[in-house]
Amino acid sequence: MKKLVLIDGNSIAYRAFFALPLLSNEKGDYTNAVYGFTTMLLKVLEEEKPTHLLVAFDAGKSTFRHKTYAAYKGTRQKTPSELSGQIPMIHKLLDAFSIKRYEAKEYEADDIIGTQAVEAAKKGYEVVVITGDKDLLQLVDDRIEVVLTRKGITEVDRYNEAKIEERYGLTPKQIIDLKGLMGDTSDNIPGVPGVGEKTAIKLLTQFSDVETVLASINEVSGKKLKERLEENKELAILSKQLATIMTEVPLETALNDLAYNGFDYQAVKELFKAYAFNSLLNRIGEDEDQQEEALEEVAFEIVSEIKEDHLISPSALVIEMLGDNYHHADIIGVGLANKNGNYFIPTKVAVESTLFQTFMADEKKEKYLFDAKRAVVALAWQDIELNGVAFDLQMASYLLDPSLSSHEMSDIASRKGSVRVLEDETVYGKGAKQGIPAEQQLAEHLSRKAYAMHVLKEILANELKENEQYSLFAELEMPLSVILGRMEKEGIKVDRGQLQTMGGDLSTRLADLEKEIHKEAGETFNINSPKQLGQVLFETLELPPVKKTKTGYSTSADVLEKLAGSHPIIEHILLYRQLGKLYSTYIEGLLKVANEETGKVHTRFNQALTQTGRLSSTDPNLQNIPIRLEEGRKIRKAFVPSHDDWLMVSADYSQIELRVLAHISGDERMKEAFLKNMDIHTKTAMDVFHVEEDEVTDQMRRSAKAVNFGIVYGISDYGLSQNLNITRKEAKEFIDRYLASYPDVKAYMENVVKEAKKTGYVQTLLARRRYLPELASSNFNQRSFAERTAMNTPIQGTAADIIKQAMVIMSEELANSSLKATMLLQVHDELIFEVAPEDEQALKELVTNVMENALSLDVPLQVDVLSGSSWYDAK
DNA sequence: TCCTTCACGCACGTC
DNA sequence: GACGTACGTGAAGGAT
Repeated sequence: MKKLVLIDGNSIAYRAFFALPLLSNEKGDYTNAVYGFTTMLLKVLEEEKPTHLLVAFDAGKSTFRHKTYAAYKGTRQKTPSELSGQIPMIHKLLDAFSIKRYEAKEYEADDIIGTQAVEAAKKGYEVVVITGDKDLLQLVDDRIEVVLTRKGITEVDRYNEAKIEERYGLTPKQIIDLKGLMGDTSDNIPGVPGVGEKTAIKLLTQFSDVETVLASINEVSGKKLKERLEENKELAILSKQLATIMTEVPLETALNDLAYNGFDYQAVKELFKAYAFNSLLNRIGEDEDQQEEALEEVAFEIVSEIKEDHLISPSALVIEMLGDNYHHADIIGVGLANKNGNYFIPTKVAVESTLFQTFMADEKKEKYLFDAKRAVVALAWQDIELNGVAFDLQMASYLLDPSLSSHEMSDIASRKGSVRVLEDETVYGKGAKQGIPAEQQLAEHLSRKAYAMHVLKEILANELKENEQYSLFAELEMPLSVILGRMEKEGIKVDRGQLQTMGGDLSTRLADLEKEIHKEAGETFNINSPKQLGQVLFETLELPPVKKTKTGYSTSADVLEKLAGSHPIIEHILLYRQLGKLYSTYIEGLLKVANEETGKVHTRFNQALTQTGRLSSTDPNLQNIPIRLEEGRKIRKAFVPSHDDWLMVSADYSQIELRVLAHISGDERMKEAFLKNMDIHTKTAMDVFHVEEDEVTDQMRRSAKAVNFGIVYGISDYGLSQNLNITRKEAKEFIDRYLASYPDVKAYMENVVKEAKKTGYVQTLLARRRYLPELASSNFNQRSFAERTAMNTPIQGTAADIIKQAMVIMSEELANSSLKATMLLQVHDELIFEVAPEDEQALKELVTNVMENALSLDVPLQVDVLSGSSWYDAK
């Protein structure tokens, strides 16, 4: 017998929250509702032994009931933030248990439960509904039971038809009529004033339902009651309507999807540890036997010759390689899964097959991959084109929740409860011991990954749609990944000779400085060792320590700057550090990774890493090439066009984050600055210090700039005080003055935090999300950090959205033009190109146009474009 | 026992 | 605030 258990998520969480004291884990997150919910869940799993399981949540916001009656739930108190922060944690918990959860816009959890219950009952399931809400009693019939929490969460009452009859003297359907007459204060359903439970039951026993009662008012006993019914006919009908659970919600999940097949032991254990539910660890049993349990069988075939039948659309593909630098890594095998079967194709068989190559290049043959860019670039190095990537699992996982530390297949598989997949580390080992396993094992692993991809693709695609993130995924990030892949493969030329010359110069200067410093210290020591340097400065030379780190004295630049003047050695150390950084990170670092033959460096952009939606760049990191100090800026002279006579072009957004802030906050004064194209820092100084433009001093502008900087990066009053070298109190006052000058910015900041506490996440203009469970933390630092993040992420993230959008459009425009120009790099608010001299002007016009119009805001976007014979000269 | 590898903290480059 | 890299350091791991 199939048995479906439906849990009213919000209701149970709410009960648990109020039934238990405010527990929290060591991080300071409140966990009492999560804990209570978990104990209830474990109890349900043990006692009910469901074959199918669903937890329904309210989607928040407004439902179809609000359309009928605006005041619906109007008296309900706002969910306490200590509870709302726990809802995402409960979501995570359910994911770890591989239990389906669902929420639908416009509908309440009740309606989702009602719909599923009725459908399942019709199909012969035994159905149990678990809730704290008596409303749901109306669903009871011979196949549906409702379990109501009575006190706390462990004491419950189980209602079938007989029990309802016994308790109310009514049939389950009459529960709706009961509500219609007596109303419900907690949902602000009015009912008939003056009619309570007793009267309502009496009326219903006599007349069966609201309609009959109203049609037979004459027969009702009691003059006052008659009057009340007469006056409130419409209210009674409306109340009944509101109390009726909708059983025809258009659900996107089929009953089959709700099958519960047990949970992933590791995932649950990890989560229990994170939530500090040590006492519950025992309740989920010993891990040994379960963990050792064999993976479910996935049949596969090792392909020795590729045939047409292997290559159908859609197919899931795994292009496996060891080591993370896909510019150099060898492909060790190919996994393939589609309707016809699961396959392992040895690399040689794949890359040498024309059939395979044609299939890979065919735009119309849909492919699902995990980290598509990795495959695209690796194959490009083998001169194999990969087109038609229809789904990137890693990208989907990242967009759904960027905070998950790992977007590895095995983790996604265990989180989403599909076919289990081994961790790559388990199969290949790591570090020095990493290697390729026996073919059979490799074949099994890759086929399994490919097979799992189909299942996971469906799940994640649905989640993206539920979150309204599908277009972000399909129209922005997916196309961008291909573009980034091309940029990485193309690479950027560095002039190795120039680097070597600069390096030679630096190393002599470093050697001289080293001698000088040793002389001043009176001993030789390793200047690069903070430990040794600390001893020399604060013990041998007895300079006053300014700051400590966990391990000893701090010798950071801002500490040394405070000591400057007290000893000549300080200045030399600062210079040594500066030059040393240039030499080892940039000169040697770049020379190490530049291709011997072409002189090009090929970075890798990580598109699925940052919490804000920015890219990051590694191996080498080309997003932190020096510019601030002239000495370092010279490094940019080594970045040159890859063709003779071509030019480097740099196009950067001016103040994009502050423009985004002006747009989303709608602050008129701030918008004015951009509409009138004023210097934003001067304008800020004018507004904050209440002075005219010509009265703004350098110091005022500097302070204003620091605050703007702080707003953009979400720093704290502490951070600002460090930047401006003022006290924390002064910094706080300064921020307050700033916010007073820009009231709508202040309102936005408050609002975004409030909203995030409610929903558990913040989002950007293009629906990129970031969950912030720490908003409910009792730990001040944690909570403050989350609050600043809530304010800052939509700003920085939207800026990231905009430049990504610009890149996608730019790439199309370039492809459709005959311009001899290549997009090479993205540095957060800047795009770097190389261009043939005859197309320089055209490119500049095009890129300005594309970037400024990538997304339309209430303030103009401004782009500065510059060109020159090297990146340095594009200034 | 020695040598290599690894994880971690510190410092500093960019936006 | 977010990133990535280089370096030094002490501990763990592996070979001898």
